Amino acid sequence: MKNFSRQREAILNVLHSTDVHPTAGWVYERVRETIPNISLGTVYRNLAELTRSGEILSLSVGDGYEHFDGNSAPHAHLHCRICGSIADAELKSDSLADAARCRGFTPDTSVYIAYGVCAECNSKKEKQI
Amino acid sequence: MKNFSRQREAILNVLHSTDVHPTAGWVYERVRETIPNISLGTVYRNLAELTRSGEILSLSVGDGYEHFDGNSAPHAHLHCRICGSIADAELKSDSLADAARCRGFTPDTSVYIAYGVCAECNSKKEKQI
DNA sequence: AATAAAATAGTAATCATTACTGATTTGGGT
DNA sequence: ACCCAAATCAGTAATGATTACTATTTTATT
Repeated sequence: MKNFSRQREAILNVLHSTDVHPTAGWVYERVRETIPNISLGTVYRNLAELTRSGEILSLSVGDGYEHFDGNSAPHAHLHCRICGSIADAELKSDSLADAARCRGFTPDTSVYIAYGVCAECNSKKEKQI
Repeated sequence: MKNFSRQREAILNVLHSTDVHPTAGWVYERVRETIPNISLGTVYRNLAELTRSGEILSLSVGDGYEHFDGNSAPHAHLHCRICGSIADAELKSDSLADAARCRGFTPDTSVYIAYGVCAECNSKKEKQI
């Protein structure tokens, strides 16, 4: 711990203290309450860094913004096409269908993306060692 | 059927004849082989329309491009962080973990997004009727 | 053939995100 | 404490995928 700059710490705090899956701009505005002269570029850079390290999650729901989630544990996201909200839902029993129907949400489509390394790139990496 | 313009038909054909989950630009280049003077805006507009109607799927993996999928049936997408490929995987038994480990793919993160209408917006719609 | 509605080509504008630069901070070694 | 190198930062400029716009063309209906 404490490899974190004051700025990165504040950004992470904002993410951990909300469940709205904010955009970079939203995080920027919130962090400015604490660090008024923080740069938007700093917010973007740290969000990217935290995503790369797996500390946070980044998700695109198709509204033109990247959204971030301080909870990097596997769970489902319910995106409303009308109000644009993104709600969390548990992935009980690893079942997609169950998760989507959670809490009165009416799903019409769903997208599941796993991030990692494909078989081909895995074998290439082994050869390099 | 045949509410489709020649352009939209060609765009849909391109999507149905590949499994690379192309970007709008890639689709544009392919359709130009058939309709050389098609406009990039037409490609974007039709992709958006087809996505809205559920005919195709739109997914963002975080590489700065929107990707499209002619197969709108629920299935998993395996995105390689190294080569950027997006492979399809079946969702056997509705299990996320199984799908991600498919075919030598090594997952590190996953994102599941269900699109639809949330409980609150559902009740508002009912009141309008 | 006439008309209205929908879709298109081509181009201009948008704006979230990224890149860049010079200043500031941090941490380790002496 | 001091020095130095590596990271990180604030501020601003640039990028480029996507969207908006307009005049024209196509399509569907009568």
